[in-house]
Amino acid sequence: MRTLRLKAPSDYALARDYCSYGYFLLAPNRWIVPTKETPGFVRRHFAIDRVVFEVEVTQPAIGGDIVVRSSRSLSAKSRACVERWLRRMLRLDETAAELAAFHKLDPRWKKSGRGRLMRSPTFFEDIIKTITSCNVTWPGTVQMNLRLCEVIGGGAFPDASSLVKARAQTLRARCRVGYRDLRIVELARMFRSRTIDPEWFEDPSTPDAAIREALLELPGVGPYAAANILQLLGRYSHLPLDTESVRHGTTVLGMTGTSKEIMHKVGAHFAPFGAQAFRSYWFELWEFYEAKHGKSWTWERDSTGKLFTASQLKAAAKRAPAGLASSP
DNA sequence: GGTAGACCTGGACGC
DNA sequence: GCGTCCAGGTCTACC
Repeated sequence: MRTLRLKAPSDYALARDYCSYGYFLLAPNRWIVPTKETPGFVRRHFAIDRVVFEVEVTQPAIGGDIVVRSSRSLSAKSRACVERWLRRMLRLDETAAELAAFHKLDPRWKKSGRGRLMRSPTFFEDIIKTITSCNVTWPGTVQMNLRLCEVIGGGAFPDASSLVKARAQTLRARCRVGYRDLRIVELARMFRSRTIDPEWFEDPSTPDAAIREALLELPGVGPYAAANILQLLGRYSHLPLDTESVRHGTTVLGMTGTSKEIMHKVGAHFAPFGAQAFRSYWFELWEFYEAKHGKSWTWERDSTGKLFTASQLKAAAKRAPAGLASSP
């Protein structure tokens, strides 16, 4: 079978809900922007048993089924894999009722329906993507993911087994991951040996604090990365505070002080949103980006998607009046 | 507990 | 076109 259909929540809108987090711009993900003739759709490669194939993901009508077309015929087992990956990536299991709870706490996003945050098909890919986003500007993250897919994954995102086998030197020289090489190999080894158990991290009954503590034990994962991985796991109480938080605090929220002080203030500013703090914070940032570059579903990976450099954002901030987003 | 410096890459800038 | 500076989060050593 080459086509499968996935049930989506009644309010699901592919363009809005997929183009909701920066990872949608990272390989092997590709968003094909809508034109007058065709609606936008997702294209990416997957690999099963080292066979790489391409899928195209569309949604003919808002709230309607997600339609997946594969470049190769899929067995029942492969179909189940692809369905599980896409349900995770698109957050298809997050219901309209769950989003309503978020909108009740922060009504600013009720009208647009914003709330779902795109993520990777697997926990492993989310962790590696987060590692590639640390201590590097956005175009560097874009490059690293592109090269990891091209050099190691044959077009798809490399799985733990491929990365365990990869030489650190190859990751550094050809994938340009720099000093992250050994950390990436070590993380892959931990996944393969089940030292990292994805089910435990994905289990809703595991407490946030236990997950955060376990994440901070991982190589290359500090407070920022841990908070980011927590949100990718659907746990929104922690903010991944970074230089972007400082820019947002100063230019949009009108805060003053040292970087450390502003990070603290930003954290305190969103604390009233409690378990939804990250989503309130994130959609403010996203609103700022969209004010500068247009709606996210019009962004091209190779043009707009590379504009998020520190200097570009600083320049954009100068053009933006403080108070773009309303306060909580 | 807090802080300084190293880690590596690529963009920005000056010449 | 080349050289230099700087941004970015984590980790380690040191006070």
